[in-house]
Amino acid sequence: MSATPTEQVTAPSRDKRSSAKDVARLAGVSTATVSRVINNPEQVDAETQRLVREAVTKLRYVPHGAARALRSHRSRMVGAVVPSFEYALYARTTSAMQAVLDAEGYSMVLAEHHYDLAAELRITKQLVGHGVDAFVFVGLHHDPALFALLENYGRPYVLTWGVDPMRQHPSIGFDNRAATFAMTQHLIGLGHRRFGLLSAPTEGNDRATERGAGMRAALAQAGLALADECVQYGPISLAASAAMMRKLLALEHRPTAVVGTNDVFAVGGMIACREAGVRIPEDISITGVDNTDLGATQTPALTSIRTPIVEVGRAAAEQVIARLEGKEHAAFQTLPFELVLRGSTAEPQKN
Amino acid sequence: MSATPTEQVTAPSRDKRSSAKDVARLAGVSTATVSRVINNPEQVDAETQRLVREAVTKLRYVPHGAARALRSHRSRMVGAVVPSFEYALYARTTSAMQAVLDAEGYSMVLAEHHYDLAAELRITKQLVGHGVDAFVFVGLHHDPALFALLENYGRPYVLTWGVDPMRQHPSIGFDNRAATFAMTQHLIGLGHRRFGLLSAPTEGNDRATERGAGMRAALAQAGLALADECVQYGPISLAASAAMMRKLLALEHRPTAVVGTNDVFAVGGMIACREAGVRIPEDISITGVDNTDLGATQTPALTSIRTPIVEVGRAAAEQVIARLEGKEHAAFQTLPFELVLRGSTAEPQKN
DNA sequence: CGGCATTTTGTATTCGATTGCATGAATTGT
DNA sequence: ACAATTCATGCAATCGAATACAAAATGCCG
Repeated sequence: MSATPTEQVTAPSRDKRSSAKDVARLAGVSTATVSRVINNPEQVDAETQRLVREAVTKLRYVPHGAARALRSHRSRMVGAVVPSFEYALYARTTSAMQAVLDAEGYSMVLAEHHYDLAAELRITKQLVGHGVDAFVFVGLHHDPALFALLENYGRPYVLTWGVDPMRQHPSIGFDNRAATFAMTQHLIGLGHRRFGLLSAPTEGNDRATERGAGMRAALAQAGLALADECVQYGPISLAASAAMMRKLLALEHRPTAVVGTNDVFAVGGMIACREAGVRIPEDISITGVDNTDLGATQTPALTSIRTPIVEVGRAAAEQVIARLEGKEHAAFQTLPFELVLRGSTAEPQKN
Repeated sequence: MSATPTEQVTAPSRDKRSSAKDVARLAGVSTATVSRVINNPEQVDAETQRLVREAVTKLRYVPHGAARALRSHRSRMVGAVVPSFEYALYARTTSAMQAVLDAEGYSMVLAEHHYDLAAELRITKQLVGHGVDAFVFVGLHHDPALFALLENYGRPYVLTWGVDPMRQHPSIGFDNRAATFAMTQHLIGLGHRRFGLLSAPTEGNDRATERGAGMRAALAQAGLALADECVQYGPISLAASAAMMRKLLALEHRPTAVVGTNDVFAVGGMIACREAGVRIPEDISITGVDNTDLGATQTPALTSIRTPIVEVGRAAAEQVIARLEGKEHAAFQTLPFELVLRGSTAEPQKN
């Protein structure tokens, strides 16, 4: 191939692909037999199978997915609809999902909606149209029309990163509230009395909502409260959470312990402290959730909560596969979390 | 007396979905017109369009993707086949891709192959079977059978994160070799003479190969060489790269500057230094590639190379869409990179 | 060897939307 | 006002594989 001056390309001629008919002709059988060799080999004579398989290999035959999906009403595609790829957490979960799906001969279709429930619905509709068999979503809270759509089209789905307390929707996750509850209790135990919270907007994000609630519950139990000015909401980004932390640092009565609803918020907070010369953990303790590399490699290392990142992905994939194949499977799974105590937390300094 | 045989319980209707026929009936037109309203609205009378659109909304009609793909030979799905979701870099690139694809009404199918070219081929074959229209791959080096497959089935594709010097395969990326060349020159300029390299295995990974080559070229130009014992290969993970760095630290004649082929290697190296009480940058300078948050938030912050993460994804999506739609589009694009100098590099200490 | 059960294979229909071709309606030109 | 053109729409064939049903081949038994 010679490089043309403009170096442009157009689509190559499509569809030299061979069909079941071609295979049938070469093997001297009918297309029905070809189909059976692929889908129900036990119904076909061993010698005939050999002939067909040979033809398949020789012609590099790959069954036409669309035709197959059209006729059989199944596409072997599973959709994963997540808020964002950029947060490492979801990347790792979907990675685990894909491994399971791939091993079972399914493909994964991945899409992100940037924390916009309307976009989530729109994207899911599109995927349903593409014939995606089943879905995995993040979080418990979604547009009611989403569930209507899935019900309407008979598509199994699983919600992840939370377990539906009403037991209405199949779901796999851990107890978000209990996690921050435990973390806050730990901080109270260290002697902290004035707290701050760096959170994602709770609108349409039940993980953030629950995590905030867990913190408030622990404080209430200890007779403490979370002052309004000590709560900052913002998007999941280091820059945003650093800005949020700056506001907390500017308060007259500054918190001595700040909880981030995930590691990104916590690390953003750490950045703001460094810039302001506020020492961690001497002047302020900071905690995150998810126990990501980002937090673990900070100086000091971030105290966080190990969430079942990989386990959730694997379990979600297993559940949808089981349901697609008509097998029984637990619809609700609560997986464990674990506090990971590191250098970003300590007793508050007396002064 | 009619003996009713075993009572047939109608299975929970899996597919209550409405078809073009239902829409046509409700709107009082033919299915052909329904199809035209969706695909070529300019051919249909405005009033008829309104009727059809109304029926579509009322019936919650979503066109059947498989049927559509079967007949029209286009599925409007683009496959992104990446080494791993877990490295933040690919997550961000695919995120940018999906944004463009979504805006143009395409869906993205994402799959990972864990740096295994055979798995890459297998997965791609499966996706071709599912009717995926076009592909985006990472890296220039792939199984020849992959290109044969794509050619055979007439599927446009783009390679990313490198630009094919032979101009054989459409590709979008930056000059990996030039990037580490520039970085190494910078380190030489600071006064470093003994270098270390933390790299991904070069097998099937041309990015790693090129980045190593760029470093060696810069050294050669300055009359320096990279000692064999100063080069460590391993998987992309903090634990692995920390172990690799420990080997470098154990050398009798320890390097004063260590280049990581990406930020994960560099940060892993930083971790090992911290553990060993080796000061950065006083005792050793460390650099990465990709300028991720992970590196930028370390103490000291990592010197790195800003690579066109988002731009590559966007450009790749734009190219495959253009080619699918028969438009002309530049097949080769070299995007710029930029050195980002921070606290992890300094002049070597005289002693 | 006939008869019946079982295995193997083929024939023909079907899935749902797209599209070439044909038809009838509306518009234009002269 | 009528032919020529354009526009809007419907009819019916089609994409490629799966599958119900029918038919043929085989096996087994007494």
